[in-house]
Amino acid sequence: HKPCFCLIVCSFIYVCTFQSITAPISPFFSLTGWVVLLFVMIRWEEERYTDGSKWRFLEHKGPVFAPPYEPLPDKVKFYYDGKPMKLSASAEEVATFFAKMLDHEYTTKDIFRKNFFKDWRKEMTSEEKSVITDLNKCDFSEMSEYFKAQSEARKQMSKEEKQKIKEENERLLQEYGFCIMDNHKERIGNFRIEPPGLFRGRGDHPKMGMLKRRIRPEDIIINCSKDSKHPKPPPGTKWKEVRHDNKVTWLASWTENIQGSIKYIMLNPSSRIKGEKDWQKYETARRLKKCVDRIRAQYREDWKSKEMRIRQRAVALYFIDKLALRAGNEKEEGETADTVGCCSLRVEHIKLYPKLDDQEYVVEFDFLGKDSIRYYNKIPVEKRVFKNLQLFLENKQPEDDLFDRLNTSILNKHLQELMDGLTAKVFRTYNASITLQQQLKELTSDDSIPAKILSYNRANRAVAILCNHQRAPPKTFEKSMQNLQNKIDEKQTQLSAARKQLKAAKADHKASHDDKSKKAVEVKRKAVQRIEEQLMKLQVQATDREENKQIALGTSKLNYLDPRISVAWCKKFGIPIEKIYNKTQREKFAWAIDMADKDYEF
DNA sequence: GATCTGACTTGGAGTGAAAGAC
DNA sequence: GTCTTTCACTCCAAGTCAGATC
Repeated sequence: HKPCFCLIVCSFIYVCTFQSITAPISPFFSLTGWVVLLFVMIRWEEERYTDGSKWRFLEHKGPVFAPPYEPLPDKVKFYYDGKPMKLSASAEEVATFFAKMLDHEYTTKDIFRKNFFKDWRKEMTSEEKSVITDLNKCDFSEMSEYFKAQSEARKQMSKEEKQKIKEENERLLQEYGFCIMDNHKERIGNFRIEPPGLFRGRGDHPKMGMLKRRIRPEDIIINCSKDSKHPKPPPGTKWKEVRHDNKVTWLASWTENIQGSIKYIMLNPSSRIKGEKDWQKYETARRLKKCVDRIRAQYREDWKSKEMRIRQRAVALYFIDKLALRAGNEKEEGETADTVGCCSLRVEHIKLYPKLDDQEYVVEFDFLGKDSIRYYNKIPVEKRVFKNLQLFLENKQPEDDLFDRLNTSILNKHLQELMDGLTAKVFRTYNASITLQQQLKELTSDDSIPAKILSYNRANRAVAILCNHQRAPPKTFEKSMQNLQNKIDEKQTQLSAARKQLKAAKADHKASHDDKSKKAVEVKRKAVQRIEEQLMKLQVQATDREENKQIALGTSKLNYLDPRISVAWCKKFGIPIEKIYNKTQREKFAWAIDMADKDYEF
């Protein structure tokens, strides 16, 4: 914890200085020294709050609201059944949400269109409602063209205009983007209220296309300390409530209208409160490291239990541990996309193969996980797990739960008994971090810095694969790959030319033996070396990019990998930390950068 | 013990600015 | 200086999990 550490250091310096004037003895043996240090330690303890409170003082300026709706110019028309029609302001606003998404696949989906049309009609006047009865007869194309033109115009803005916008954003950030929490000025994560628009769920979401309504000050609950300067609502408006709850970390909240869930304004990851929580998370995972062998032995034992519920629990835990599956809470049917995690797996999501190719007892997983990302994996499991799975499948329909005697609450209660603070997701953190550490040990070569970074990315990638962090291949992937290949080809041609020149220079020197030809050889040798290095760099880049086509590294880097492992690795191999973490990441992981030395072990 | 609610973390996509290539 | 590519950053949806309530 940087501020406290600074405080201790400052106090120490103070004590030393003070004592050197008043008494020629070590400050640690003096009363004054102890008093000051005690004061510092009390403060340190105070800052960590043992009573469950998260802060003592919290002051902020409240959220920034979405800009009000600006009606379309008269020349931009909406057509119904081929005829121009002037819409009321509220109907027009919702129509523009649809028009802005016209190029997106979403707007072709039946559910999206149905939901949108239903909610749009609610915003219409009764007259509009009686005319507009069929979405297929609505023509939003002029609106859509208008927005495209606007966006194009934004891109074409002069440097000065862009600068002006930038300055305005900076001003807003300075005014609303920070808060004071317990003597620290902290960056707020999301100080802007989400603007109204159409809800875009992920995967087959039953609510896609519904109208996300505009949030007003009357919807907002403000949280701050009593003795702070309370944020003022915009003129003529009121907050829903101002509360002073220091058991939570959020600054403002509102309830969204699609799922009825609460949204929050919270601090940036670089803040003390988030950093400490993050650190705690990895410490819990490190505690798991110490007892994971015992837990594994226990669940293996439980595969033989007389009780079905215990066997199910043990097999599920094995999957969570081995495959880094998520816990899998139950979800309300029809409210969200149909996705599952470990505990909510259904019979239809696995297939059992007593023998497949040359492997025995293979389980094939195929299901949609978080964000409707497909999890597909074939893995050989222990015989006992396989037999148990066969047992769990008996007399069940495809849509039945695989683990019908288990849910996340039962599982987590069990885990809590095995280790304080242990939950299903700790296994994901633990396995991700330990994998990174092992892979780094295995892969790091004695090579150049780019080669070492490739090794790091490969280790990171191993984790991303374990956690199934996939992405859609970037739209320009093939093209940029081709460009890179062209560059490599070109470099290779350059290299052979340079080698030829070197050979000629050497021959020349052999014949003449003069200084000039000797120098020429040296120049040519250096040129070859330089081109070789450039070629190597390009090849490394190509390998890295190809391997990364469908893998997203960011999520694991940000959420699962103990940053101290990366910091230690950088220190050990002399890699600048900037090569691994960008500025934002360095801010988020400041605690780890301060804390870890080259010998840190997860 | 089932269900609901609230707080918080985790997640991929999209966007726009900066960096790099030409 | 201009065009292209990369990457930082925002956005906001979708999870996890604990505690309250029934």
